[in-house]
Amino acid sequence: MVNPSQDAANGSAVDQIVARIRKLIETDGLTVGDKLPTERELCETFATSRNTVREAMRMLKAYGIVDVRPKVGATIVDQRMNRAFDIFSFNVAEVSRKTFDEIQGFRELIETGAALHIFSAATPHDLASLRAINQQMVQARSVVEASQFDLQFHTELIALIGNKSILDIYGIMTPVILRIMQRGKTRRIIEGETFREHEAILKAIETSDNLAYQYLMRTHLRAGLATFADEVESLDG
Amino acid sequence: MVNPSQDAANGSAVDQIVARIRKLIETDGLTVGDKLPTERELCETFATSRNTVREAMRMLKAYGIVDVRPKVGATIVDQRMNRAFDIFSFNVAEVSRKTFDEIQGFRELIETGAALHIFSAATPHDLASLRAINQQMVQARSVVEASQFDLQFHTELIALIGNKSILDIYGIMTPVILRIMQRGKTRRIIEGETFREHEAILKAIETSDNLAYQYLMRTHLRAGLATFADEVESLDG
DNA sequence: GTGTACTCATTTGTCCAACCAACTAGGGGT
DNA sequence: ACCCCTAGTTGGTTGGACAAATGAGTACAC
Repeated sequence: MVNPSQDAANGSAVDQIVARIRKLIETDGLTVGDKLPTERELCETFATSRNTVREAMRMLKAYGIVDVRPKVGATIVDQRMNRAFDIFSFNVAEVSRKTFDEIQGFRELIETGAALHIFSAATPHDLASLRAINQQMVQARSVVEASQFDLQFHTELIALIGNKSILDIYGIMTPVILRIMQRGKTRRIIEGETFREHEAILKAIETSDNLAYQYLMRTHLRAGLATFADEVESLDG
Repeated sequence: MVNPSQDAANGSAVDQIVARIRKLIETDGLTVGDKLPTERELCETFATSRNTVREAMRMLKAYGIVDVRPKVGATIVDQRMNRAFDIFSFNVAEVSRKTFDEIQGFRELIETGAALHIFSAATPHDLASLRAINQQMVQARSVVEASQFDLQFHTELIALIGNKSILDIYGIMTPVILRIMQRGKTRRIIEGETFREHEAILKAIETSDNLAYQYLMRTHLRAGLATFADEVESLDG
């Protein structure tokens, strides 16, 4: 289910066409900006009906692989990031407690575990930049705005690891993380707790104090968790 | 482009149907596990053709909102997380040194950072299972087979964390990790190094020896890295 | 020669009708 | 009461049709 290759093995004609179009893109060396054959040409090439091809194109479109414009055709793009982004912001009116725990658990592993990487990578300039973001957060007028700076703080911290894969994953999770932040952090941000915690974390980085950093970061992330739990309970009661 | 609501404003009939189905789910209070009306019913409800409904269903399927089973119907699910990560598993053709570093760096953060979670979650049964996998690995005939057991060992370790998102991410990375393993670990597995390292890690888990666990796991992962580097150099030279 | 307006083939979007294969439920026979 | 079989339902696929908008080529006016 997780592995897309299973889709091909699925035997569903549409999934097979999706796979064959992907292979076509690969073998023909098509890249971003190139145009795909027309739907009718694809029908002929793959000996299938146009509806099947169209459903396959819908999949590729949903995946952000192609951008199809009416009366013009399909061009290859790479909007996968945006699409993954879309999917998360799709219908998440409710962030389940389970989702919250998973995301925060993941963040805790990454952000506390990355201590040594961050210590060795952080320059004075980086620290100044992080402090500036922290300042902007506390000066933000709305919770939404403040949450964005909060997330930016953590994202730039992660960027210091220098691992693009991890940064990508953070990018995907952005909508959910933002929602989580906006939900429970109203009072914390206003009262300056988040600001002070960020400052303490920065100080730990400056002094390369691993123990302090890990403790502060963990506490920081779990503080949000506690607030979230309160919110949920207050909604329940 | 990023905002899904634009799809609805797009005017495309399919996108409108997608939006209306989402609204239907919301107003009817449908949740995960519930069944959607049949395609033909949706045609009638929305006064549209079946192809349009089907293309809309393809979108919802691609987004991980519904799971459609032939001859049965569409049930509501929430696999958005999986789907979002799926999208990135599209082009994993080449494993560059950079990709390798990033993946292994990610694994190091997760697998060493998860020590305490693993200690508290691991039961004797889990440990026995892991030992069995390790045995199967060393008895495997081919490198491919051995790599699969090697990955299974690590995956089951990660499963002990109890964080489905992380497990999903591992699922996505599976092809790349396997490629990495198959590439550089031939001699290591045959010589039993990997087996012994796994055993040592299990012993550290049994005794809840955090320091030993983290050291052994880090060394284990970086050993693979060194082998990979050798392979690359030998290919270059 | 140049620029404009027009025509027309092309392409995607949508719809319709039909058939297939598999699953489900219910009836009929034992 | 149990089993088998049949008919209806459902998603999967096909082929064909028309509408609307685009873009390219052409004819015409100046």
